[in-house]
Amino acid sequence: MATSTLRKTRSTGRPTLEAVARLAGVSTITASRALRGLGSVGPDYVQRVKAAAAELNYVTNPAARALASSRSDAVAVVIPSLSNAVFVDVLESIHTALRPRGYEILIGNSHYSRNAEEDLIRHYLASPPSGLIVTGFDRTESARRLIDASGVPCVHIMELEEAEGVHCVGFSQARAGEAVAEHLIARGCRHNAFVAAQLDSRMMQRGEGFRETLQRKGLYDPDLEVLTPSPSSIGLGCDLFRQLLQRRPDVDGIFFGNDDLAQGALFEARRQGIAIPERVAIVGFNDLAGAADCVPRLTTVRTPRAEVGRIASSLLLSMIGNEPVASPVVDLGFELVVRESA
Amino acid sequence: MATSTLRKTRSTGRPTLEAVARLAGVSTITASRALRGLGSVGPDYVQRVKAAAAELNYVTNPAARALASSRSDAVAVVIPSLSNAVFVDVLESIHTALRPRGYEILIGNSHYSRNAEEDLIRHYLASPPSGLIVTGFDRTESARRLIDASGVPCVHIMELEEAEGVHCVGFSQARAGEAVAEHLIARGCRHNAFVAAQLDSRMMQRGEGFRETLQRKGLYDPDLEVLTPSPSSIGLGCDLFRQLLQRRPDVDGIFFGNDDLAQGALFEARRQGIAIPERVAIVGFNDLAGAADCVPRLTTVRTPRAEVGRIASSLLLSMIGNEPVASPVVDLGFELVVRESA
DNA sequence: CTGAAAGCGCTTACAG
DNA sequence: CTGAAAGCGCTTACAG
Repeated sequence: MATSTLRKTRSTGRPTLEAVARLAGVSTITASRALRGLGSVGPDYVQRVKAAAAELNYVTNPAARALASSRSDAVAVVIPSLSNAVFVDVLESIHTALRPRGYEILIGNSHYSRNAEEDLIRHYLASPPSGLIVTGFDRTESARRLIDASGVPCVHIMELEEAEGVHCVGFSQARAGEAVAEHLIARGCRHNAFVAAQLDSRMMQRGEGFRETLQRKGLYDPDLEVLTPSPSSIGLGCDLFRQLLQRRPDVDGIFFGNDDLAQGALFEARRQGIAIPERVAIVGFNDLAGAADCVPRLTTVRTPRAEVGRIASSLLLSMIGNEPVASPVVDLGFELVVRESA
Repeated sequence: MATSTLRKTRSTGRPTLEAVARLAGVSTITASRALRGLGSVGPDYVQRVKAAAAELNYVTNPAARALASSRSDAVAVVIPSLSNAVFVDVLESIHTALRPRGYEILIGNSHYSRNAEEDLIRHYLASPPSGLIVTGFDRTESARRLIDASGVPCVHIMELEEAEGVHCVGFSQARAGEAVAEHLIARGCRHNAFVAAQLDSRMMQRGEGFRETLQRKGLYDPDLEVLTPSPSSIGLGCDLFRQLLQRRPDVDGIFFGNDDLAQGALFEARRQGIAIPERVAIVGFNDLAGAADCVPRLTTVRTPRAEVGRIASSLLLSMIGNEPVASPVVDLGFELVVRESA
């Protein structure tokens, strides 16, 4: 009665599809199809297989599935930062849209580095995910080629670009910058500064829109552009604001490329007794948490993070499913939220 | 001369280990070992194999490797939130510690849900990662069992707990709460409130430490505990502060379980002309970005997020490598940072 | 609708 | 130090 364990097994001990099939009295292929809900299986069989799987506590081995089918149910999302709440918001809504559909979300953080992003993309593409979501268009040529060559459906987020075969959902960063300039000018500000950190491509596009509008109105002063590659932060906003006002006491309007910079400026202004918006009007960007509650309440540009994630996900789903896509570029717009600071 | 493609292939087209081995003139096993740096391969072979791999642009198929070896080079990290900068900081330092060692970091966000966490853990354990990092100890019994049964090395972060076979790195949330109470009392505050949101177990532990210290000094007033399960935010801090002061104008010290709550209170105080810390002393928790720059600068408890990530990673590495572990529980402490608000 | 065979691309366990 | 065989646990492509 001794069970003879003849062959040394490398098995993990967890139940396999074969065990499920045996218990259900069907072939493994049928079990596989039943579990995947392929339809071409008799309903009674589906019942039996599912019951067997439940009883054995069966879980598909993703590695085996990936190897056999050369596809995975993962969607890789590459963003430049997790410290920037903007991308956390986008991630959350992608998660909400894709998890219920059975996709696993792989989060890749490039830390605003083109090389790191290329490595991440190469890594993800090593076992091709079902889909790919990447941030913007500023990447290495190799990364671009990797994506193209992979054939993996890919949608670009946060920026817009019209190009053959490119799918994107976001809004025009440049036009947002223009809107801020127009608001400041309409308020009567004559000496408008642009203060930016990180200097990623989206930040620069906002700056361009801002600058071009000022130029058109004959109000552009290059000396009023304060750019630093340091990561954006509240503390940095304090410093930059102090330095700018010291150097150019005549400045009466400032567009901060990020809300945290603007909030720092608000704190520093308070500390120095500088009246906002009376002496200097301040506009932020993104409408992050706190913008509506600070003192004075921050005028800023609300960006559609959640919508970007949601729409990008459904666009990707269509592409994965080879369904027709209404439009390869989706402009979600933005909204200038005028509160107290400008 | 026509190449006869006899068998229909399902191949992905990407180069395989076999191709590398052929080009290098060795067996696939030797190529595998050379690429993995197993040592038991002649140096000349290693050279040849690596050159061949480079030439073919070979990348290991992770699914095949995982299937054959029944292990993966992934480390799964389960955190309760990405919106809370605390966990982003921890994640970053885990990333910094583990990526260079060749591990892929899988980020699981439980959204403060025990059931969601259990699902995540079950999912990750379906293809066992090399290691697991989970937040705290408040989880379902099933989740606990899954982890135990998996045999996957696991370290718990952010909280401490002495228990057989449990590895953790963090600090005592309760003692941090005690430290805040002692500071407030030493300042002369007699009516000390505890204001908390989210109400996860760590938040409650801080509250307990705070409460017990007040009780010991005969200063505890249960009416001064404001608890809400809503997610923590600056806006919520404004509301809670306003309501509390309306209901209990005698309150002269408040411990906010999170910096964002405290910052909201600072804004609201400013708006209502309430002097901080003269009329009410305010203490936050975590020392997040902005705490040092707001007005008045926030007194708070600095928590060792980066260190937690770093030490947890190295502990996990030791466990994965079956190396002896100095201590299964690592207390990294905390620091009360006294600034202007209390 | 169901299944036997072959294969996905690697690594383990044995030999030598 | 090197390799031939077998196997990891699924799914694809053919048949029926």
